[in-house]
Amino acid sequence: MVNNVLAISPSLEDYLESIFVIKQKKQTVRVKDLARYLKVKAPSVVEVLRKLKEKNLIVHEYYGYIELTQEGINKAKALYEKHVMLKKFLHQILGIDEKIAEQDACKIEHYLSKETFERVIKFINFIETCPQSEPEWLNNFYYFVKHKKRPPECKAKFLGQNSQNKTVKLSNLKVGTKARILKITDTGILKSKLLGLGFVKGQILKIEKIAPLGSPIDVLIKNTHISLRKEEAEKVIVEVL
Amino acid sequence: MVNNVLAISPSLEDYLESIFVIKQKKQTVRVKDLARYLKVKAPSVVEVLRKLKEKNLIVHEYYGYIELTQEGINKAKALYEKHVMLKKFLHQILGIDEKIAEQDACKIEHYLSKETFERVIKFINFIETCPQSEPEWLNNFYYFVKHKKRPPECKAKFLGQNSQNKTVKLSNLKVGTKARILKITDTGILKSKLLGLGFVKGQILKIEKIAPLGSPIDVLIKNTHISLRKEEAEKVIVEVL
DNA sequence: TAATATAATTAGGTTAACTTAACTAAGGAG
DNA sequence: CTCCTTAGTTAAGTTAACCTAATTATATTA
Repeated sequence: MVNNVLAISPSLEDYLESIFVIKQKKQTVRVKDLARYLKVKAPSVVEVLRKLKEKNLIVHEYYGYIELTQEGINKAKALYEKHVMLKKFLHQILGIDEKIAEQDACKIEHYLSKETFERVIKFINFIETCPQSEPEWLNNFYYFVKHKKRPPECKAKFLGQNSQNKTVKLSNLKVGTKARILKITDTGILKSKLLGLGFVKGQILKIEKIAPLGSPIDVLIKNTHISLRKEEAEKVIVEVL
Repeated sequence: MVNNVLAISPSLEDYLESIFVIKQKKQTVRVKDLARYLKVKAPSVVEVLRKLKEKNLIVHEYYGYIELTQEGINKAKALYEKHVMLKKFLHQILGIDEKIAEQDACKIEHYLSKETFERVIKFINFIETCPQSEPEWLNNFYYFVKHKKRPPECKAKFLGQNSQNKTVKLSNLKVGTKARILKITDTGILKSKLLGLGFVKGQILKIEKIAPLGSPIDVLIKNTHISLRKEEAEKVIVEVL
């Protein structure tokens, strides 16, 4: 991947975003505003402004106001959006104190990949479109954070529902099936190899692919594809879900 | 807060962590190993080693192996743990591609506050101690990511369960009560003010405190405390949960 | 054991992001 | 209109984190 010519450093990103934010609050932006906002001295601001001007992100006349170009607005908006969303995720979902969420968002916005950022947005979206508005599990999480244990009603479910499903060897499942690991019928190296791969009791898995001759079997565990030989899959007893 | 004397820069953190990781793989660590691992040139490594030596984090004799001091081990372990956990969160929970999760974790580990990091750990822990192993909502999230909509069974619940609860004014709730917003019985400025504060239909809230005279009322919405006057709270119709 | 290859170091340079100190421009107040 | 304050700029310096080129130490092998 050719590195984006338009990419700017974290520091320049901060300046650009700050110009955008200040402008929303008080219409005009000056060197001193930026200096105060970013807690730096005026000459640092001036130097950065020269760089941003070179990159056609701002317009700034001698001793005058600072204005964003269209390109600058686009970039700044994107950065600000990133900032807002990350803060939202940290504060409103993970429940981090607002000030700290603000600080953290301010830092990591410069380093998160597009993929992760988009996934975070999806996560926020997933929660906000929840029919119950605030999903039960999230409240359970807050309870968990506060009391260091799950709420009592959160434990009960499991026991009742696990004996009505079929118990089979992992090797007998069809593609697409989800199952929960019950047991590994092997001691020794094979068992510890499987444990190392994440095949622990209670773990949910899904059969992704099975090669023509029934081996290897591609198993999805915790978002990771693992390839098992048939001999190995036979040692894993699962409950079909 | 006096800035921690023991704090080191992100770059130094990277070097320290890398020494730890390389040492686990091949017992001995040399300048060239670090240079290759971090994709920098040898003189850069040498310079950093001098700094780490000054801070008593490593021992390094002329042309010899690099060893961590006890202090260095502690620090490096903490950093590595942070790295591993963040990657786990991104990859195994948010479902980000492993390589990208690795890169992102590598960057943001230097910038996340202690609070947020600990909360992320709690989140992982919350999911891993779930009795169903892989909670249903998380699978719903993966479905949501893949198909851009919630799974069909995820919509049904809500409609059935919402009419059996009491419908009252927010101002009539007791401290500690949770409720879902049904309606705001006001148009005009007050309504838009409330909407701006997050009082939207479907939103869950909790009464945190009520002042002696019944006003103001401290309401918790999305982890944020909002103070409402009684007149305002009377305009909000909620369903008690 | 001397020759040679490889690894580590030193010396000196670059760039980004800051600083202080000194200077200049612009906008009132008297 | 001049003086003065405040804001902005320029010049020159610092530090961290990299680099290249040259030098020195260690290891390998003929």
